[in-house]
This record gives sequence, structure tokens and C-alpha cells, in this order.
Amino acid sequence: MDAALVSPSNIAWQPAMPSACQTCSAERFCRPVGQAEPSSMFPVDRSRKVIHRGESVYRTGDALQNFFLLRSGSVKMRVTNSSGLEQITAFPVAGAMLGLDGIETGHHTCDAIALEDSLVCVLPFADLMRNCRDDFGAAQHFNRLIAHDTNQYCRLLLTLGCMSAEERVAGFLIGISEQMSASGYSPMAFTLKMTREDIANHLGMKVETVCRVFSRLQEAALVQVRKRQLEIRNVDALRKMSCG
Amino acid sequence: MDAALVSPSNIAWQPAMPSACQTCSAERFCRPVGQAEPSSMFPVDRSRKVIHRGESVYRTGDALQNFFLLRSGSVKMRVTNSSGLEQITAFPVAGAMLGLDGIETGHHTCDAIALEDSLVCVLPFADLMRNCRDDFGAAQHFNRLIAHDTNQYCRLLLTLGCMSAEERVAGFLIGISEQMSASGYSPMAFTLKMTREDIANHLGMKVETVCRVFSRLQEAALVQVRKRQLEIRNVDALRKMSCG
DNA sequence: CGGGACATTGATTAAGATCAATTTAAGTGG
DNA sequence: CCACTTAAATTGATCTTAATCAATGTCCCG
Repeated sequence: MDAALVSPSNIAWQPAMPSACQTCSAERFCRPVGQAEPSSMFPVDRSRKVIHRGESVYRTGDALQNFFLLRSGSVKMRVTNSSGLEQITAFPVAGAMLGLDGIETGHHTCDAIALEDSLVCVLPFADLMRNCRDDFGAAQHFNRLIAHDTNQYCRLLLTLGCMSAEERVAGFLIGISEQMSASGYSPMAFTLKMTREDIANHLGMKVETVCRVFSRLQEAALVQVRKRQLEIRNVDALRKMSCG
Repeated sequence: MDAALVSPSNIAWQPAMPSACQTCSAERFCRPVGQAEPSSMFPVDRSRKVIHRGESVYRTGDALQNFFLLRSGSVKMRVTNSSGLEQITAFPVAGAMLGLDGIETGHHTCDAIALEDSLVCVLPFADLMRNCRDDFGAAQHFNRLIAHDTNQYCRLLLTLGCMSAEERVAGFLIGISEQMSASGYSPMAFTLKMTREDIANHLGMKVETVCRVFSRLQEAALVQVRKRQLEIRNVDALRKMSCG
């Protein structure tokens, strides 16, 4: 689960350690064929790939060949419409499964772009499907994985549909904080990996507005912002604000 | 596929006809256990249920017991947050599978509320899962069904995040028009089943704004609006506008 | 150390929200 | 079936929030 606890450098420069795989959130999908028992102690050695900052894991229109388990780093998911409008729909971090957007049609509908140098495990689509066929538990887990994205987007829809700029930013920070917490990092002080531009786009507003809201939140002593360093000073107030 | 072509009254007052099931988009999920061949000619006789206008198919928090295939009528999907803010995330029509939001946690995260008297087929969760276990093709189809919702929400996120009121309404009307077309109805003239309030909420704006946009679109001869009767007069212009 | 991307703050404008007043349609019960 | 009640829709006047335009500051990296 807590793949994020393994530092990128450790993973990147050494051959994959079995222990790293056994604690992986995707262990169930990753087992070699014919070894369908949930207690399998020898997960397959998956190929891994470093994605440098600004590079993409995959792009809109690419055929769905692989899923990618994000092991370290972070990513932005971006949809683009026919006239070039862009929307960042999520900022996945370590532990996230990337590529699910390709399931509907067999082609990806988003770009997945690294916000920092990141590491992914490559899970060939065919292998994962075979595992789901052989292990119904894995198939169900996979369903839940897709459904999780759906529910996440529902919540974001409510944010964009109903909330003010301040409420959106507050909710965004609470969300990042919880992501950090789930990855074993401090939920009260962290570094934002994305630009103000990215945050603004994600929340359906403009850069200047994000800056101003940050300033106001700092003024009100809810947070301490210094460029991308963020410290939460009053979670309760922030959480209250984020509920609209 | 085109369940909407079967009139509600026919379905409601007669025992289910095999033909109705065989042309159903969920036929694959619906087969009785032990009859896993895709060519099965005798689909199970599913229980059906009339949902009257304003009633709910299921509600947030309900345990996921059944999926519901909407056979006729229409529905609004609504998410609510902790402080009572509401967002309508979709307006499914005949052919849609309802209940997928419950997959992640086993409990529904939305309300599904009938916009008019509607008819659903009840597909017990356990039965559908058994079919997916026995028929991997059904399982894959099911994955795509969930992923479809996810991608749909992505597109709506782009709408709410990047577009003006006019562009949103234009896109909404194009969407309804395509829904109508896919159900075998005229895509150029139809009745809106939802209130202005519902439309406004869905598009992240206020009722008055929806009214004003309708008026402007009519002024510009793109549509003819008379209460809930809607006629599209210039699809090209409308489609162009909807792209942002 | 210099260039370019990113971030911040101020001044002004504009899109859409809010407030208010009718009009119209849809139920409901006598 | 009609009178009455209530929900839904429309339009106008005004206000607020966030967008836009503009200028400057800061940091990272080659």
C-alpha cells in the first residue's frame, strides 16, 4: 500500500526487491499467471520505468497497452476537448493505478503527465486481464478501482458546480493533506508538486485567483504559504471552509 | 440496445416478453446462471419495477443490493456533500445501468431520482457478479460500463471547469439531442424532462441564468424554446458553441 | 549571472449571482 | 370540471465574485 514510503532513489537504482512488490497495492493484479493464490509469495518481477518531470506516461489517443502503477512521484491527469480546452481532473500520487481511462474504448482519453521524476510499474493490460479472469477477487478489486475514480470525479463535480473559490482551494488543500497522510507523510506540512496554473485549472479558476485565495488564507492564519511549501495552521477551520 | 423504443405502457402492463430482454443492453449480465453462452436464447425473467416521478430508485447510503437497468423514462443522479450541497451529475435515460456508484464501497453514493414515471429491470448484484465470474466477456463489458461513467464525468468536469454559461447550455442541449437520437427519437425536437433548476444545478449555474441563456439562444435562432418543449433550429451553430 | 518560467499584487471589467416581481403551468380537492 | 393553490419559469435591476489586464517580484537552471 504505502509504496510512497520507499524513496524513489532506492527503487530507481536497484533491482526491484520482492518486499517492495509484496506491499504493493497492485500485488493482486501483478501475480504471474498460474499463481492465482492470494497468498502467493513470489510476485512477478515487473518492468519499471522512470518518467521524468514533464514527460507523459501515456497520451490521449494512445492504444491501451499497459496500466501503470505509480510507485513514487506524482502526476497530473489532463483531458482536452476538440477545441483545445484543457481540464486537469486529478493529481495521482504513489499507489495510484494509471490508465483506467482507456478501458472504455481501448484508447486513452487523458494525458498522464509527471509533475516530478516518477517511477511506475508497467502492468500489461493482457496480463492484468488474465489475472482477473483467473482470480475473481482480483476482478472485483479491479471494478472497485475504476468505480473509485468515478466517485472521485463526482465529488469534484460538486466542488466545481457548487463552491466558491475559497471553498475550492480549502477542499483542494484538505485533499492533498489526506493524500499525504495516506502515503505516510506529514499531513500538516508538504510541498505542492504542481504549479499555481495547474491548481487553478483543476479547480476551474484563474492563477491570480488561486494566489489571492492563498494570500487570504494566510492572512486568516489558516495556512502558511511560501511558494510551493505549504503548512496547514488550522485544519479545523480549513476543513469547515472546504465543506461549503 | 434501444430499450427506449418499447413503450412504457407495453412493458408495464404485460408480462415481460422475451424479445424485450433479448434486445436489452444488459442481456449479457442478465442470463440465468449455468447458461453462460453469449447466444443464449432464453434470458431470465427479471423482476421489474415502476418508479413514479419524484421517487428514488435508490438513495445515498443504501447498501448495494441490486443494479437497475433503466428500460423507459429518465432519472437524475444527485450527489450530496456533508453540508447539504447538491450536484446533479447525470440524466440517464432508457438503456442506462443504474447503481454503479455503489461498487466502490458497497453502498450507494448518489440518489437516483425518477424525472417521470419510469421502468427498471432489477438485476441482483450477486447474480450479475456470478455472471461476470462465469463469463469473462460479461466481466469485461461490465468494466467498460463503469469506465464509461468515469469518462463521461471527465467531460463534464471540463465543461464546468472551462466553459461559459452559453457554452455549457449549448453542450447540454447537444448532449440531450444525441441521447434522443441514440434512443431512436428525433434529435431536433424533444421534451426536457427536468426542471430549469435541475439543468442549472447540473451545469453549475443558477436558474435565472439558464432562462436567460435559453432566451438568448432563441433570440439568435439557434433553438425554439417553449417551456420544456425544445426544438433545435441550427445544430451546427449550437455544436460549434458547445465546443468552447 | 542572465533568461525564462512561475508567482504575486493592484486596478478595472464583465459574467453571472442575487433580489424582486410577475406570469404561466400543473396539481388538488371540492 | 373548475377554482384554488403551489411549483416552475421568465424578465428586470442591482450587486459580487472572479476574470482580465498590467506590472513587478522571485526563483530555478543552464
